[in-house]
Amino acid sequence: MFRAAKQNKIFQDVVEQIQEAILSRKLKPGDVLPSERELKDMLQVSRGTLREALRVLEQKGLIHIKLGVGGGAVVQDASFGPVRESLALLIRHQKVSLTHLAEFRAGVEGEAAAHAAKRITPSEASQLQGLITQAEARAQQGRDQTQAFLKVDKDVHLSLAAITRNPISVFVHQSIHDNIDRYYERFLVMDVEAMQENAQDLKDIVNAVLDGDAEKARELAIKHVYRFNTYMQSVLEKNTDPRD
Amino acid sequence: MFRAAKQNKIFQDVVEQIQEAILSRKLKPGDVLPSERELKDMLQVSRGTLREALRVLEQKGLIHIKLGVGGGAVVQDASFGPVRESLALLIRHQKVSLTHLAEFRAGVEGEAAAHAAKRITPSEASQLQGLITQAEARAQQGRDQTQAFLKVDKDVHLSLAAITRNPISVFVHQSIHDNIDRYYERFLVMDVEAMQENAQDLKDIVNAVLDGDAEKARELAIKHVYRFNTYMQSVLEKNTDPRD
DNA sequence: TAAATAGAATGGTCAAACCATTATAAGATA
DNA sequence: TATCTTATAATGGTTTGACCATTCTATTTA
Repeated sequence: MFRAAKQNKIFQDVVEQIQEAILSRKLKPGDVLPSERELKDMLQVSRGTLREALRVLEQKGLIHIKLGVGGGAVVQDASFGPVRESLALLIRHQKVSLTHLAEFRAGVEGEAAAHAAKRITPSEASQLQGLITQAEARAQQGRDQTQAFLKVDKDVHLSLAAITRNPISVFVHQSIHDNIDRYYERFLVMDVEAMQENAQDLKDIVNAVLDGDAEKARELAIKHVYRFNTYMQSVLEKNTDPRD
Repeated sequence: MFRAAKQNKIFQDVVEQIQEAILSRKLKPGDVLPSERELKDMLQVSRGTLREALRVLEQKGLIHIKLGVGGGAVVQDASFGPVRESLALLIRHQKVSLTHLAEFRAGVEGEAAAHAAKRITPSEASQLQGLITQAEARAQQGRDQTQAFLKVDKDVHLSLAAITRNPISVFVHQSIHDNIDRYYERFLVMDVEAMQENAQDLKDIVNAVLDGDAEKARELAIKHVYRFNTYMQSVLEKNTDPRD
């Protein structure tokens, strides 16, 4: 019937007071809080308790603590850092499979490609075409260029996300590809045909985007993600190290 | 040429050591770490420094601290809490708009609907149909049932995510809908026609899923998300409180 | 047998001191 | 005068030791 009457932990109360000041814009990004020794007197807590509160706020991405004279807790602008980190922790902790990631990517990247087709600017278009040229070059150079090819592949996807101008798409793409990297980067090698097939996929997607054909871009992006995943699965099965 | 030789801050080193032990499963969910007084001796740091590290790990959602005898830092199972909280902070900072969220939802929920169409079981099918019946009932009961209707709407989307059996889809849906709730729940009222239109959308999506028609399910889900967002935007504009 | 109580382990808080880092001002040097 | 060096002081980082608050457990008591 009733909720807890109060927060018994003092440091939580301090966290809430400072967080509320930041979110209500009484403290703006760039502002520096008073020094710990002043703050502890204002809040009437010990320095240790205050510091525990500051650590929590730092972890939330709300402040950044600077050393030395004129240092102190600087209010941060909101950023995607904490979301990305906690997302990465979840993925790592749950040992999500590559296929799960691929299914999720298909939806996100398909929609991103569709929006990119509607929003792309001429300068972005030429940048994308440059990436495609690079991808084709890497694909022809053979298996040692696998890492370089994957890097370009990643850049194409991240560029498409950026073109949507949707910050959620951008950060989700970054998170996904960071985690994909962790899976592959150590040992994967692609053969030339696979790289060329993938380069062709990317070229088709980009062409649909340049044509402004949102539905075709979506469809091709989705198929590309699944094809890439299928190929990777088959490679991983061959390479499976029994020690893992 | 060189990177920083070491982490100068001791508490960060402690955070990393414990986090590594948890992520590598040397410490499993439910395990209790030694008491602070023992840990500080093992790590050769002061209790204050150790507590700052524990506060960071708690904020990351990796441990939960229990009071009293037999208490201590208990290793947590991975949870959505930190992602939700940091996403909510971003939204409150207005770095992310509802339209951004809607664009993202469209991709994720479209793909989820498509997979659900291929994977749904008979018992899940009847559960979904039950939800649709509820939605239609709420929609006819008028504006006071807006909250109840939105609840059912949310349940339909979360059910579709669950049917995919993809843990990423499930947690992303939960995160998104929690944050949408926080936006709306205080003041939103939908009129009867809008609710009925939405109920019809849901019914059409579910029917496509039951028919096993993945592409149609995807298309309908995407359109539903955008329609819902457009409606919400128009309502929010009317209701805009100048004091905000 | 069950309720009340005492004890001990553990997290929460406080206080005072000292170390490490860094911007700024004072001084030295060309 | 202009620039480099050095000293100073402000500030976060760390340590120590004490005491308070909470909670489980065993003992006592009704």
